[in-house]
Amino acid sequence: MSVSEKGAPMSLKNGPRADSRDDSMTNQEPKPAAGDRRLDDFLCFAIYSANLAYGRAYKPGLDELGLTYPQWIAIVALWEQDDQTVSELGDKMFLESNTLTPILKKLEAMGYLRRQRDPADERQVRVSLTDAGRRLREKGMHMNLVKSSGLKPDEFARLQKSVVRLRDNLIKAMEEE
Amino acid sequence: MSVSEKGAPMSLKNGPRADSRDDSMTNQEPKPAAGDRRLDDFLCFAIYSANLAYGRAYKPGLDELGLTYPQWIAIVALWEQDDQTVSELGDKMFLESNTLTPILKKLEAMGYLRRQRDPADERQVRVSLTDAGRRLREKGMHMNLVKSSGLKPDEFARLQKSVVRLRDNLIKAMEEE
DNA sequence: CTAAATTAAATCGTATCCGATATATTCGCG
DNA sequence: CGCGAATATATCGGATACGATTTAATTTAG
Repeated sequence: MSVSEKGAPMSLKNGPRADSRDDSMTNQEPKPAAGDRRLDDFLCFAIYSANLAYGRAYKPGLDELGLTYPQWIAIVALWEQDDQTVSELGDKMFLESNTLTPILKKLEAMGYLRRQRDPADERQVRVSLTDAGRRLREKGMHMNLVKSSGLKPDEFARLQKSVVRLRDNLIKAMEEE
Repeated sequence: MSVSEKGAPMSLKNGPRADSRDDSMTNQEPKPAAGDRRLDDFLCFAIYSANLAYGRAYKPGLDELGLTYPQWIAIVALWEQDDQTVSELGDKMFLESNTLTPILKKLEAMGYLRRQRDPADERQVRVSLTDAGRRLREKGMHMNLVKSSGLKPDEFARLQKSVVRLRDNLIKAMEEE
């Protein structure tokens, strides 16, 4: 079985004219010599395209909530811990203020959170959910936002951990220049 | 060991004030009842943040090539098979013409590819690499674009396949409404 | 104690993504 | 043949990401 599953849909609409040539080499890093690998053999592309797919799978549910994906993540992160600074929230969401500030301003305009300078350190802005924000989180909690991943619980859990490990390793490698 | 690895860096700069509360429930789907899960327990968020991390890890190498990530993917996809239509390329990249067209126009302006209407069907635009585009692909091939994932080949390969399966399942589930 | 360095947000410009729509070409059916 | 439906790109507006810069507040050095 090649990397791209037998009859799996590979695209938005039509399967990609499956020209599966057999290759046992499925990973990129363990063998850095050859560069002529297929797109699906790049882990980075698998992640990239899975992210696109997740975004599309979530869209209908998020539309019901009237939120975008990053907006929803921000609500969830604030539900976990309220009254965070922009930086703290950014640490959890892997975003910085240049991206986060506009998102938070929009959520504030929607009435789901409050932004206020910390009196103890006026450089910081503390963000906290409003009652409406908490109600929204509750609503999303009881909705089934996700389509089925189709993976068995076992594989699902392993995948979850591996992706987190991958992410953290990439970031650690970057921090070490 | 909790989902978020022991000392793993969880953010761009500082670890997120690790408040790891112990939870054995690491996956989202197998138990759709409870909605009060932590951000790291969402597979969608793991993918989302891993994608951000990959983008940052690739940035330095791609800067050397003078390309963005989607631009690079397009070059790789055309290297695999030249003279594709915009739709075919979109099938492989999981993008549609609204996103792809501007990217292709830019690459054309850079001199890395040609875009021309198919004489047999003027609706279609066929895209093919120029010599400069092929040279660029060769250059990227010999560069080490990726930092280390830090995963063992075994886990790396499994992860690769699982992510592809996840992506294809999500898309298939959407196609079935 | 104050000027320089540091830090936290915000702003700005560029490049994706994506839904909705527009335009052009081809197909299908009477 | 002819015209409405379907198809392939392209365009446009809104919402992220992100590097670079700016502004304001705090900390640190001398």
